[in-house]
Amino acid sequence: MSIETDIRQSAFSSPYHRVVVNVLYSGNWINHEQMRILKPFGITQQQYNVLRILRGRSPQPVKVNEITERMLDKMSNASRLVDKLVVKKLVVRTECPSDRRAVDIVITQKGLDLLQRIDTRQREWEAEIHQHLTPEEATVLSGLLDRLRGSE
Amino acid sequence: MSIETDIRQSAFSSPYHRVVVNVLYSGNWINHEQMRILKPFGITQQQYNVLRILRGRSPQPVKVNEITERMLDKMSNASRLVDKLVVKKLVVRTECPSDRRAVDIVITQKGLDLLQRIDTRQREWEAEIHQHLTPEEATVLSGLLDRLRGSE
DNA sequence: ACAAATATAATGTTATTACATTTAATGTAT
DNA sequence: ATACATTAAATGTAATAACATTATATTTGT
Repeated sequence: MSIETDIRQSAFSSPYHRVVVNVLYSGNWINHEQMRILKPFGITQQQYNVLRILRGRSPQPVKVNEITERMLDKMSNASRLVDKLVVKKLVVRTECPSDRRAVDIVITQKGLDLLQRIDTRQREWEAEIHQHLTPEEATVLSGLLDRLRGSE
Repeated sequence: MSIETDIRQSAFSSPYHRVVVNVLYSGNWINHEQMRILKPFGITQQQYNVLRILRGRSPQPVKVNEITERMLDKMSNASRLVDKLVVKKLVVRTECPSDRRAVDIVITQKGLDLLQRIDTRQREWEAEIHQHLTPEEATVLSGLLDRLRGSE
């Protein structure tokens, strides 16, 4: 369905208005798809995002404030997200030896295993997108999104 | 900043992975921009979205379930959003005469006035996007987003 | 006509978000 | 050295979102 059909809007005032609504709508769409995929694994998108950041550095630790900086949604409370992950034993939290204010977070083997299982499912979902867009189109789309936001 | 710089990710595993993250990130970006714009006017994005739907039909009423169907985020609780708008006297709620289950919502003059003031501010913000994308690029971007979601 | 199914909106509940404040540690200037 | 500013993380909070349930009205099948 085109965006017009989805939200039953017959027309937009300009291509700019249409694209702004479409980016919002498409972001929500991916959000919901991701929630649907992650739900059976018992973690939220934000928690998943944190785990991926930690895996990228594993087995090195990442500090809470660096997690915040790298989150898609910077407003998320990384401290409380880490709480949830610690309870699930997907990460461990240790005081940083060189700076006692800071806290080092490391993903556990259990966390890595979980991510690997999710990866499989994610790739299946991504494969559906392959049927809709060529790699070149995906690249063009990313580039236009960067430009929309004022990237160079 | 490109998406890589923004979230400090040096590389993505594929153009598809990159575009999925980028749509999420760009959706969040617009969300925050919209919040920033709407905050001085004392309404949230979801409330703004409801008001716009109501204006599109004004002075005809719109039923609560039709509002839900046309929201960008279908999970929002239209009933409670309308509550907030009623308190602010931006809409009125009247029982539908032909179906006593349903409720007719109409935007008030105060609501229309508020939207008009917001429109001015929105156009200023949209004008910044004009500097980043041509109308043709905006159209291509919208079309690619529709295709990403599997639209025809 | 009447019971069951469906439709519509409102409400209850729990978790999360957005934002402000607090606590504690480190850095810096005098 | 010591006061002041800054940084890092945690915590408090009010509002909102996600989802389930309820209450009431209408439609449908027999």
